[in-house]
Amino acid sequence: MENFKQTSQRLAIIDYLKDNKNHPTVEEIFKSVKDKNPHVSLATVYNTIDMLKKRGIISELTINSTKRRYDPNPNYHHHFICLSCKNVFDIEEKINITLSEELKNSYKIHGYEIDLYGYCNNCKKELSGID
Amino acid sequence: MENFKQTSQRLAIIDYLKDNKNHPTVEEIFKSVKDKNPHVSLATVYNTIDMLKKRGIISELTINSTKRRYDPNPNYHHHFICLSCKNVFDIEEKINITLSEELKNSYKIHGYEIDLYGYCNNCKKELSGID
DNA sequence: TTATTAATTTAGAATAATTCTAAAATGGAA
DNA sequence: TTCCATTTTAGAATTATTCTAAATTAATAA
Ligand SMILES: [Mn+2]
Ligand SMILES: [Mn+2]
Ligand SMILES: [Zn+2]
Ligand SMILES: [Zn+2]
Repeated sequence: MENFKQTSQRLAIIDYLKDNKNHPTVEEIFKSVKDKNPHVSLATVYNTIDMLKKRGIISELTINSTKRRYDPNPNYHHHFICLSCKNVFDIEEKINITLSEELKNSYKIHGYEIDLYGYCNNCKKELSGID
Repeated sequence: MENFKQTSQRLAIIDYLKDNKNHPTVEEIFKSVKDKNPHVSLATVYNTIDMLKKRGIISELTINSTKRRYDPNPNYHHHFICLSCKNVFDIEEKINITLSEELKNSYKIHGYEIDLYGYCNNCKKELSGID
């Protein structure tokens, strides 16, 4: 895979994704990008996502079962999903896990992904009634 | 939610799911159940899955982004996904994780799910060429 | 510059998983 | 048995995603 052509559509999509911490869906990417640059089609969003995925520039999350979410954060990280607002937060901090010898013998383990569930700071406040 | 009607279709689906460790897709459930009991429609598989899900008897996995997989294992557990054969294995063993104080302060964490990735025993062998 | 061309964009069609609908069937209470 | 709320069902509808093939264009070379 060589260098890619710099089209205005691609630059707009890449610009939207840059530093984006929202783990957006294709629909969200399309809406937002089209807003600034109406010369972007849904097909191009799909194509560009595909290209970025293949190059390892973004990764695909399967947290949501109806729509795929995309993650442009290049660092290895885990996620926290708020059970109330459903937002997905990056956990960049390293989380150590302890695996038994038996487990390490049964499988050749290359890596792991952790999803934490609970309530984010905002929803925590709402629940308690305190602000 | 009260007791449910015992129909032959439901019993067949529940029977197939009982102790099933394969995390089957709807398609897999439908094929297998229809085989023994042709009086089962795809719609009923969807309906029954829905009912079992609402009752907490099965849970939905989002490991695969194209098809949902279902898990009748009632114990809290994690998963190992083989990068080669794509099979999903239950890890019933407790995995401890270490979270920083800062993290515990930022979020009200209720639980976590870990997906381990690597090669299962079978695929490990194939890769090494030894059998 | 301008010409060339392979890569990209695009609208719309195709596909595939899931949900919906509304009519027919039936488990289980009375 | 009768009754009826619940369930089943086929097929239609919906939704996300992929495919197609024609039109456009970025990048390269003349
Ligand atoms: Mn992330
Ligand atoms: Mn499982
Ligand atoms: Zn929240
Ligand atoms: Zn394997």
